[in-house]
Amino acid sequence: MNTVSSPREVATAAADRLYYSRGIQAVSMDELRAETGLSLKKLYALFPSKEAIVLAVLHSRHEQWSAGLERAAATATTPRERVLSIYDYLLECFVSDDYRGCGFVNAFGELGATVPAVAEAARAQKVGFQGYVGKLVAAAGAPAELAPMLVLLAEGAQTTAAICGTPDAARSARAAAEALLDGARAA
Amino acid sequence: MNTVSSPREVATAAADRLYYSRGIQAVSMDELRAETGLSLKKLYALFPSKEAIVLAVLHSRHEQWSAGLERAAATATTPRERVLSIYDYLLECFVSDDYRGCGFVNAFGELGATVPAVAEAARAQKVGFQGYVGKLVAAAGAPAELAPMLVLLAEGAQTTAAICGTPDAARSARAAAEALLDGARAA
DNA sequence: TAGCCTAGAGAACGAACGTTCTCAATGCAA
DNA sequence: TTGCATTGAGAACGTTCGTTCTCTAGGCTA
Repeated sequence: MNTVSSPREVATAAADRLYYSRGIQAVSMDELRAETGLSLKKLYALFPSKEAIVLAVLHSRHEQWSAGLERAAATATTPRERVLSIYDYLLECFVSDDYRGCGFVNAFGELGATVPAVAEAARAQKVGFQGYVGKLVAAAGAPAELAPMLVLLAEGAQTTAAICGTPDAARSARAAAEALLDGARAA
Repeated sequence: MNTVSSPREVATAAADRLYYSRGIQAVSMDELRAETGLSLKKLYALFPSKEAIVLAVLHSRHEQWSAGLERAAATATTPRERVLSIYDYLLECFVSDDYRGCGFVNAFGELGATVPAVAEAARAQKVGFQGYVGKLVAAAGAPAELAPMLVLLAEGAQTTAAICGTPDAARSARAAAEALLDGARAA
């Protein structure tokens, strides 16, 4: 682990913060320069264009999301709890008062139709999450059809928590997931 | 019912089409002028600003969403089917090959942090939908805690269908809703 | 026909953006 | 010290956008 971040990491982290909180097109390169302390010349030496910065942000966000999920899963002791840890991690995210929903959904809505690489990055993150949930569901011995349902609960919770401004959706999602797991076991 | 649309309706409908398919900031006033055939002067006589057009679009989209839900519910014969008609309506939406997710979620992600009125319009639509689902759930004699869960399924299905490009999410959401309704009945 | 009001088409304006360029300051090799 | 390559700060450029303004054509009244 490197405690000193490279300029590229500094720029990516700052861009992530700015883009996520205000929207991508609302943040100019000049603002990113001011936030990072890097010169424009340096920024354009690190990245060929703003689009490349956006893609780097989405890439790092994908990694943080996966790491957060696995960190939450690591605290669980049973396969069933590992499935439910997804919603514990969501709750963690939601309680932040500047939570603004899934960054991939936001980027897709803003740029997905204009910048194909953004749409593809969002798709990749969703497919990755679906695969992760599928693995947890299989490990818990639950039927495979349950996985896409649990995914929908998590996706819906993110937009609902963001727009309504409350973390309640995480609890509803968790309770629904429990009910679905129990129902599948009973059947 | 008026078969001849007012210029305001023409502008709102065209803006809705353009904004939804490409993103709001990606569509200039000049493109809206070209699409509608109205002059810029006329557009600015109808609306004081682009922001006002965006809000009019969201308002009309809210009405279309509610009308679509009620139209789907009208074909159902039992209270339970009326609940599930939500996901039939979603499937209707998803099969359109230019489906791009919930317009309110997209607008919120793009402009919610910059334009408070957009965030409020999105919140109002979500709250309205939650109330609608709550009424259907109550009419079906199901426990009230089910409503927010069914909402999450619908919200998640919209983003998933948009980003992954398939309408499958509607079927998963419907199946999950059925399982939750059945589980609640059994309890 | 004469005068006036409306409205359409698009030029114009000021601001903001992404990107590039200038230029001076710096560090380093010999 | 001299010369050169690198770099930082920010001015500059070309484009695009939202919005306003100009100018002209056309229709209505008398």
